[in-house]
Amino acid sequence: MGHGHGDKGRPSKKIKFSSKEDYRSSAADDDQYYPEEGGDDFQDGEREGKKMDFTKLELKPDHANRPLWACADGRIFLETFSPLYKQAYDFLIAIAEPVCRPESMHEYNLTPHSLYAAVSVGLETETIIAVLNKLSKTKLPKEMIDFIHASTANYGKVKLVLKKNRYFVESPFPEVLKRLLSDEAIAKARISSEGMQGRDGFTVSKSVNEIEGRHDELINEADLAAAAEEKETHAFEIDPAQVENVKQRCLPNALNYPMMEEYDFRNDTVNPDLDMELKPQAQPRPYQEKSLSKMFGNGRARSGIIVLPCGAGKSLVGVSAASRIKKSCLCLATNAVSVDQWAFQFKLWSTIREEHICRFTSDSKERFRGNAGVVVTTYNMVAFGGKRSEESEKIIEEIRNREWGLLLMDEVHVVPAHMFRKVISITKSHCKLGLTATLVREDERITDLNFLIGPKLYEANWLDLVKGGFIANVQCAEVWCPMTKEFFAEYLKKENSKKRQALYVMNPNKFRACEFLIRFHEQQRGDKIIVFADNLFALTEYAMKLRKPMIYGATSHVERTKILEAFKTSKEVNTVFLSKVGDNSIDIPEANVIIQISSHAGSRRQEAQRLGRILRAKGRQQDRVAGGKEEYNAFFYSLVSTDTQEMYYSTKRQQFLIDQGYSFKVITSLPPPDSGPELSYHRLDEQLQLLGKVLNAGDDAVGLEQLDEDADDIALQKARRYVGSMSAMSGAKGMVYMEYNTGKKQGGLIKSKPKDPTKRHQLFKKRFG
DNA sequence: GATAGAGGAA
DNA sequence: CCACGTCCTCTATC
Repeated sequence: MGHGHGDKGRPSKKIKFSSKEDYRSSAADDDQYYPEEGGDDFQDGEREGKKMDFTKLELKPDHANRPLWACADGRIFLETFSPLYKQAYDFLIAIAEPVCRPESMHEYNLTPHSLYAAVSVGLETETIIAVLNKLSKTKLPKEMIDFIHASTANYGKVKLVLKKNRYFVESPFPEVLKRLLSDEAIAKARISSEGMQGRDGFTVSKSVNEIEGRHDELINEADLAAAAEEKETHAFEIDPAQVENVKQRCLPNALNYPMMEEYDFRNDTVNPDLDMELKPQAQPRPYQEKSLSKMFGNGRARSGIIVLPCGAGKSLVGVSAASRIKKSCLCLATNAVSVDQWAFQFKLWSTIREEHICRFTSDSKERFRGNAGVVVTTYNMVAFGGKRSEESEKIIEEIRNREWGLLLMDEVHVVPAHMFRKVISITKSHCKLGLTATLVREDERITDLNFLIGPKLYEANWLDLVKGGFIANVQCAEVWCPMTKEFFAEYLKKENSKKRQALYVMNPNKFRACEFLIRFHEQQRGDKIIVFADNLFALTEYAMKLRKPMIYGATSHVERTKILEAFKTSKEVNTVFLSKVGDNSIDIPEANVIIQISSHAGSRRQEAQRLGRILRAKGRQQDRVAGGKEEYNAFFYSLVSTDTQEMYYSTKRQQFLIDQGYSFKVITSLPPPDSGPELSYHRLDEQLQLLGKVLNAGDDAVGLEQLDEDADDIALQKARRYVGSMSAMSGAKGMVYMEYNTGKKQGGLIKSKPKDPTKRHQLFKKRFG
């Protein structure tokens, strides 16, 4: 997955572009795909000195009608302007890994994983080769054909089966099982009880009479019924805790017997059925239908991952999958808000009865009645290692002991994390479906999903969904803000990257650009704006100065709801400031503009998730088609201080979106040169004051450590140190801010501890004094 | 290994 | 019964 990092066993011959002006999108990932002249390191594999050239490729006479270029090293290029684009795209997405999809030409990569995914969704080796050949402008390189054969030869030879809460590795070929057991890790994972050591020691299921070396406990009607169906199957049991390792060892880049995991749910008589249907008004869109067809292609449910951008309706896909399987389903989300949303989506799209769906979070411990149901909970709840309440303990026990028909994992890109991946071994499920918008991480662990869950079943192309009108058409822009002389001088003096960050984030020119954009979009276009700041110091500074509501980690639940409600309904509240709480799960369909003032280093995922916040913005029909040509209806601005570290990160962050085909427009003149005192920090002394505060705060570690202090008193004492300057020290865990935002009476903390208005921050004095 | 931030538990 | 501080665990990046 990802971009095919670390895939072994690719054909090693390299092809060199004869022309340098390929459609590379940025410098960031280049070495991987475009080895330089004389460069070596193309992945692993042995190398050949020879370089090839497209001019040597044998062009078919009617090449103009065919949309693909296929290279011996596994790369495939697709012309998007071809009349065959749609068919070719559907095919390529099934067999290869998309690397880069700009507007006119896409690059894909054949990898062992991608080919495995292809055969696992039902494509046959010969079909793959035949279709590729038909679509290709050139004769298929022999290396590619061999590679396809090698990568798909072992498909289906080994199965992982869950029976009665025990895991078995099954195969019709005992020699294959022996081959697997010659691997140390797999041998270790095997559970062989006494009496199992005869012959090969495999349990063999055949026709009813011949059961050899079979453990007594296994003999029962269900097993016999299952056995009768198969011709002859050999199997050995493995430790549930080792499933992850065993699957990993079987992958194409190791032993190359990838384990097939399919759930024959219609013939599962052991696990009780769940009464739920998709409601008739739940009409999946074409791409949702397509992703489901990849999952259910052969009447069984395959484990794997479906990648759809935010706002494209992932939850309908999840609910549809659960409704088809009709067995107990465990749905995992990243936080409690998301849990509520999923529970809501289940009730919205399916006929599931109220008593069959329950949420399990720290403050809502529901239990379903009957013997099957849907449980929605968080990764945290399932994987949590610490102490639990008695009630939680009980529920967790139930979750562990149950055999789940479907394990539905939202935001599946988080699963490779240490604790979160535990959910896979803690729970026993016949089928796993992972959903995500951004299958990227900055570490290398995204490929772990191949064995943790399964192959990528489907990935939508964002630009195609834009064209289809399913998601917003976003204009992306990188706004270059020069550092002011004074800020830059300080920046150059600092070694500490945190202090440097404080300086480039608080750059007055950036502030002015931000202020300008907010005014422009609020006043000229009547847009709804989200401003993202990862850094809490900057978040509070900006939000206070501009008098806009903000939400961050410490903002209480009630307060969040209040702010979001105001943002949705009030004409007065059109801008909201969010910390990285807003990266996931906060659903703000009204927003159509994002301004990013500080972010988490080079995180491509964060960039994409943030963009995702405005992809739902598509209600404004007047924006969609104007003058026959599509117009932008959403805007994504990334504010960057030039000549600083931020420039580097910004480029890195954009890579995912660029790979999806987005392009970033660079804007260098914001705010416009003629803007003056109507924007903040116009005068030098104001800027210097800000600088002083940033530096001062820097000495206190730039964080909001005053917020860790006990009460307002201490915060206020600190604030007094800055008397005369604009104090940053006004908040006690967001309470003061809440006071500002609600704009009425006093709430929460403030109720019990009224403040002397004269001690309040000057911004608030005006408002409340 | 450090850092900042989120968020769950009781 | 809820809302709120406190403790603690966890993630993602460098």
